[in-house]
Amino acid sequence: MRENLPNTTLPLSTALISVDIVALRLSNGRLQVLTTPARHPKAQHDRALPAGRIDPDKDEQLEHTACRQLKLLTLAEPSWLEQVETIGNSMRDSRGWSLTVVYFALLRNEPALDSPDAQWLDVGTCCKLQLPDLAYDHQSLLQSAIERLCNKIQYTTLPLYLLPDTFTLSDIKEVFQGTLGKAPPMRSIRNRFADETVVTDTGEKRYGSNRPATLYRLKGDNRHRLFNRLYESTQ
Amino acid sequence: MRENLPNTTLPLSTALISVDIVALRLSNGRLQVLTTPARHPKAQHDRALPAGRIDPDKDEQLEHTACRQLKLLTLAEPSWLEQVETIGNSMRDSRGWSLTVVYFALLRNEPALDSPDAQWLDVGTCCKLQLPDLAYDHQSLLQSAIERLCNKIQYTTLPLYLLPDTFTLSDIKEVFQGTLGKAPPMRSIRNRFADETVVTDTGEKRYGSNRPATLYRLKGDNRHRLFNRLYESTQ
DNA sequence: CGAATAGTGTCTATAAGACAATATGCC
DNA sequence: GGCATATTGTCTTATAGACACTATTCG
Repeated sequence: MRENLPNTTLPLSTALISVDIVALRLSNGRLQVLTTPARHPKAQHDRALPAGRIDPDKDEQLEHTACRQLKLLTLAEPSWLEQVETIGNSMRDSRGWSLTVVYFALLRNEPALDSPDAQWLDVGTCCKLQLPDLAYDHQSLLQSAIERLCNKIQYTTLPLYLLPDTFTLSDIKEVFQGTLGKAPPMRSIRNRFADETVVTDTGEKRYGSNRPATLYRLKGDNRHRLFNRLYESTQ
Repeated sequence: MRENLPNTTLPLSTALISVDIVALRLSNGRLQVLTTPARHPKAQHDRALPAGRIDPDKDEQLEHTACRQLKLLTLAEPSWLEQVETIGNSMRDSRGWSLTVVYFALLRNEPALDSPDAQWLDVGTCCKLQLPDLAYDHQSLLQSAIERLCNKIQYTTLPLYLLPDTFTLSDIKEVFQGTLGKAPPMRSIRNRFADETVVTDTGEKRYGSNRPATLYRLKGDNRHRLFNRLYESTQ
């Protein structure tokens, strides 16, 4: 509550707060998560998710905290950032109540400077998860985030946020393959994504030893078009 | 992060933490939200969402905090409880960084004892929101929760959680009408919900001055069946 | 030309929605 | 029987997916 009472009238909540980030990218068709060294000596595993605390001097919003942590590890800008869940309980930290707000970020796989601390680890596909061992409860946070991704990929334009600035329709198919472990046929990809409201034709082609592929770009502002819900025509 | 370091090595985050609940029910076809008096004298409006702080002695999990707050206002058990989002920033509370975890609860509209502080206010439908004025930033939290509800109602079994223990298919249609402001035809409701994996036929009927309607019950464990995504047959 | 991948045409499957027809209780 | 609502049958529409066919580039 935010009743603006003087500090003395209400006990402050004393939980430790952190912001954890599950940053995912697709590298050579493999889904990968960004990790950082686990700094606590007693940690069971030596890699962990990027995490940090709110810095009241730097952060105005929770999202800023997430972005700031991310920026410490990679200069790549996330193409998508979304809150996944907040975990809070008295068990996960021996000091008492601890609370973490988990964000999930998608990065386009384009060259960007990573910190030496950063390490990208494969996570397998949704069909066949092969999660790396992570310190603390980070493996389960990672799993929640991947589940969210795999759900939303099926009915949103999220696949496009894992691709570079320009991409072909086949690239989209590879996103499905790399994340879900399976992909709809090209016909379906076309029906869904080759749509003026979703992408724009750049007019350019990608050449190989075959018929050139049309390069598309994600349509500016469209955040989150949904497919396959109740029909609009419903009275 | 939860590195179990001694308190002195890392600054603790000092944000105020609260848990706010958007509890919704359907009363005579109207969607309503549970409110409590806004206790702060400077609040712009005199009703607010139920909210409270983590009590380390009573709560092991964030969800417990939410349930505990709810129980202070009504003895009805929520049929559904889900975290919506966590809002954190430095603006919403004049004392500094403040953070709130927002839950949304669905209640079956059955007789239950409410506290005298409790008041149920109409919120309109998703098509035509008529949100009550609430103190603090609670109106915007309410709006987010209703948006979540209106989305999920369209592709999950959530409508069933706003209904009493037994219900007819027409009742389900009324849930759509009361929440979305529009409803699919009975044929679609039937196709979707009259399914052995979703509900069970109680064998009983509801009688009126017309053909009696079959009474169904929500099938036990099924949490959250999804409709209308990628087809299972996808290779 | 042939290999390889891009893109199209067309049919089927699934599920939503429109609408008409039928069923069954109460009065 | 007549009213009112429940339930079913059937057709249409929207979209996913299967699959075969055509197109275009490079070597």
